[in-house]
Amino acid sequence: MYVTIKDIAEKLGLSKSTVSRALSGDYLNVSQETVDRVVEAAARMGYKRNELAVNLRKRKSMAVGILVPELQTAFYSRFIAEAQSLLQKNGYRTIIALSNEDTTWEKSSFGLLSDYRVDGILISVCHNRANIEDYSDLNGKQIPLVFFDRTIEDLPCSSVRSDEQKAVLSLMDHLIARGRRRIVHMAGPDYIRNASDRYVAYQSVLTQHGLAFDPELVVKAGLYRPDGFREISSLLRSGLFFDAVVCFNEMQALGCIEALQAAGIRVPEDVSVASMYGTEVSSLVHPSITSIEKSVLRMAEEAVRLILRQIANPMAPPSEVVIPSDVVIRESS
Amino acid sequence: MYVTIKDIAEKLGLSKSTVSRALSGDYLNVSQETVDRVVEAAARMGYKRNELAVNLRKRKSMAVGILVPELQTAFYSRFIAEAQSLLQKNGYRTIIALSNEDTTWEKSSFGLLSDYRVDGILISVCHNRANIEDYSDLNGKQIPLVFFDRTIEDLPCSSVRSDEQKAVLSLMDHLIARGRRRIVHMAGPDYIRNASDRYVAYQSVLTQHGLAFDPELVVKAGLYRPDGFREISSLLRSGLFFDAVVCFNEMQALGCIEALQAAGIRVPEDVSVASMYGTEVSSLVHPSITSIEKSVLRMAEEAVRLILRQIANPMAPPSEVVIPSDVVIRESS
DNA sequence: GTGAAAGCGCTAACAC
DNA sequence: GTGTTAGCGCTTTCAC
Repeated sequence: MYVTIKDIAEKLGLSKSTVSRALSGDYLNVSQETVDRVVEAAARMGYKRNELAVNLRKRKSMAVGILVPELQTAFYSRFIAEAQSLLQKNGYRTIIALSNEDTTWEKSSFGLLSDYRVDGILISVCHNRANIEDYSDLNGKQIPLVFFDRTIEDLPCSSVRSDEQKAVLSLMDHLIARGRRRIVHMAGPDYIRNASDRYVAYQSVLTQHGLAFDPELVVKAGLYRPDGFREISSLLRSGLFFDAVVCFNEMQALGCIEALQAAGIRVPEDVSVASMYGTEVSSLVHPSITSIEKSVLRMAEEAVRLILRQIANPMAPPSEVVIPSDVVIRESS
Repeated sequence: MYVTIKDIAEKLGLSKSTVSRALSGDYLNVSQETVDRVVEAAARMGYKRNELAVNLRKRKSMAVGILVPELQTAFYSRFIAEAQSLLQKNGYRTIIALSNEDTTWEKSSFGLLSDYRVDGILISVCHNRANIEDYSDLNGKQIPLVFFDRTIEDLPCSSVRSDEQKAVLSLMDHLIARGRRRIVHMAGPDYIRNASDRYVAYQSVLTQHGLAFDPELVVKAGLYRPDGFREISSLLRSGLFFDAVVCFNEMQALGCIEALQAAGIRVPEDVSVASMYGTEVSSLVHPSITSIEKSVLRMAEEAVRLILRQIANPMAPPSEVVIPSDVVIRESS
C-alpha cells in the first residue's frame, strides 16, 4: 500500500542504505547524482517515510504529547495552539489528547501518548492523585513530564501554574470595592489543586477585609454549566442572601447567570458573577461575567521551554514556575 | 529505559513468542500457569508494550485521527469528545490534530496522522482545494478519509455535513418575520464550501421574500473576532443602513457585537446579530446572538459510523450524508 | 560512495 | 504448549 525505501532501492538498483542516506540528506556519503535520482524516484513513486519505523529504530519520536482536561474553555485551545507553534519551531510535532475531566479517560489518553513513545508530555491533570502512578512510572522511565495549569505536588516534575491566591485576592478586592459583602465561593472539586488554593485564598481575603466567613456561602460544584445552574438555583431556593458569585470557570459562571436570570435577578446589577479565569477571548464572551485573565501565552512559553530542557537533559532538576496572574479585570457593566 | 518483551522472556527463561502470546491473551496456545507468570512479571517489571512496534508489525494502528480547523468554537470540541467516545467503544483510539485554519499547518498535521499510520481520518478542512493532493494520495493508499462539517466535493470520499441552505433559510425567515429587511451577509471565505453554500442560500432567500439584493450588504470577512469587528466598523463608517447581520461563526458574531456596541448601537434592539451555528453551549454564550443549532452528536455519530465502515471495507462506495439542521433558533431578547 | 548485516520491539507462520 | 525464524520499514555500524 505504502511505498517503502526498499521499493525505491529495487527500482533504482541501489541498496536500502543508500536510499535511506539520500533521503535523509546525508550528502557527505552519497553522490549528488544518486541523491537526485533517489529524490526524484521517491517523489514520483509517492514515497512517504514511515515515522513508526523511524521512531522504533531511533527510539525517539520527535513528538510531544499535550494532555488537557477539556476544550470547552478557550484557555486550553489557546494553550495548545501556542505550545504547538513553539514546539514546531524546535522541530517537534504535537499529539493532542483529552481526558474530558475523567480519570479513566485520562489514564487511557496518557497511555496513548506513552504508547506512541512521545518524547515528552505536557499535562494539565483532571485529578490530583488518581493517575499519579502512571505519571510517576513514565517519569521514572526518563520521559519528561511537565505539569501546567492544573499541577500536582507530589512528583519530582517541572510545573507551570499561575498564582491562584493572588488572582482570588484581586478579584475579591474588586468585588468588595464595589460594595459586595456576601460573596459566594463556587468551589471547584477538592481534587484539583487550583480549587483548594482558591478556597484558602477566599477565606483569607474575607479575614483581611474583616468580613464574616459564612460556610453556607461556599458551595461545592462540578465544572460545567449545569453545575453552576443547579447550585445557584438551590441557593436561591434556600433564601440565603448573596450579592456576588465567584466561579471556578466560565462554564459554571454561565450556568449561574442562567439561574439568576431565570429567577428574575439582574446580573450584574443585583448580583455580580465572576469567573476566576478567562482569556482575552472568553472573558468577553458573556458581557456580565467579571473575570481575570490568565496569561496563556506565558504559560505555554514556559511549559514548552521546560519540556524542551527536560528532553535535552532528562537529569536536569525539575523547576516550578509560578506565573503572576494578570490582574486585568474585565467587566462590562 | 522501557522494559521489553525480550527482557521478560529472559527473566523467565521463556521465548519472546510465548511472552507475546501470554500478554496478548492467546489463551489457547499458552498454559494458564505461564500466562500468570508472564502477566505477573510484566506488571512487576513495569512492562508497557510498544505500540509503535505493534503497529509496524501489524501494519495497522487501531487509531483514528481527527483533524479540525480550530477549537475556539464549541462545535469541534464537542464533536471530538463525542467521536472519541464512540470510537473507543469500537476499540479505536484517537489522535487529535489541528490545522488552525492554516493550509500549511493542516498539511503538516495531516502528515503527522498518516505518519503514525492511523487507520482512518476524520477531517474538517480549512480549505477547499489547498491540500487536496494529500487527501487523495492517502485515499489512494486505501486509508479511509471521512470529511465532516467542512467537506470538499471533488474526492471520492464519504462525507457528513449539515444542510447549510436550510439553516440559512430558517434563520433569515426568522429575522424577516421580526421585521428585518436589510440583512448583512457576513460571508466566510469562498474557499470553504459551507460559506459558498450559504451565500447562494442568502441570495435565494431574499428573492423568495421579494427583498432586494444589495451587494453592499455582503461583506467578506475572516473567521475571527477581529474580522467581525473590522467589517462592521467599516460598514458603520460607510453610513449604510442595515438592521441585521448574519455571521459565519460565533467569533465573527462577537466581533460584530463589539463593534456595534462601540458605536452606541443597541444589540439586538436596533440590529440583530445572528450566528449561523452554535451548539447548546456556545449559543448561550452571548445572550444577544441569535443562533441556530448544529447537531454535533448526529454528525459525530455519522462520521464515526462511516469511518468504521470504510476501515472494515475500504472498497465500500463512499456515501454522502446530509444532516438536516436543527432549526431550533435561540435568542434571548 | 555504496552495500551487507544487524537490530529497534513486536507478531505470526511454522516446526516440534 | 513452546521455541525458532522471518520480517514490518527504517537507520547505522562496518566493510569494501
